[in-house]
Amino acid sequence: MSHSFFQSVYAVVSLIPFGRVTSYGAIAEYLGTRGSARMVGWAMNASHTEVINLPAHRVVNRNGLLTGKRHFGAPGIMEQLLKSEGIDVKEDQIVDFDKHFWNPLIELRS
DNA sequence: TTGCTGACCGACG
DNA sequence: CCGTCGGCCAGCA
Repeated sequence: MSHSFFQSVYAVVSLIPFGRVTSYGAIAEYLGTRGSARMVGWAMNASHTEVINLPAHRVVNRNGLLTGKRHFGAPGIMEQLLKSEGIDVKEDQIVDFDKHFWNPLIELRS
């Protein structure tokens, strides 16, 4: 059984639009737990046990670096998924990261 | 219970 | 640009 925090993380991740990306820290800050970005990463790590299919490839670190690529089975899968959405990746780094960045604090404000 | 570890982040030198 | 440190907190040995 997952903690409520985990479900909240999954909810936000599932709302990331096609072709957009966000960061672990941005999600943590949106959930009111600024500084707990590592818990977001932990939630993603546990997400493979979840039934729901999450666009986990749309979550990267604050620099647009594909730090979670190792958890997609084979290295290169995450990059491939992003490129299939029109996001260019070079050296594990998203090109024009700021142009694709999706900030839940702004996009999900009620 | 203690002490790491980690798909992170910001600050500091 | 680089390494390091403190904060964060859920698992695990």
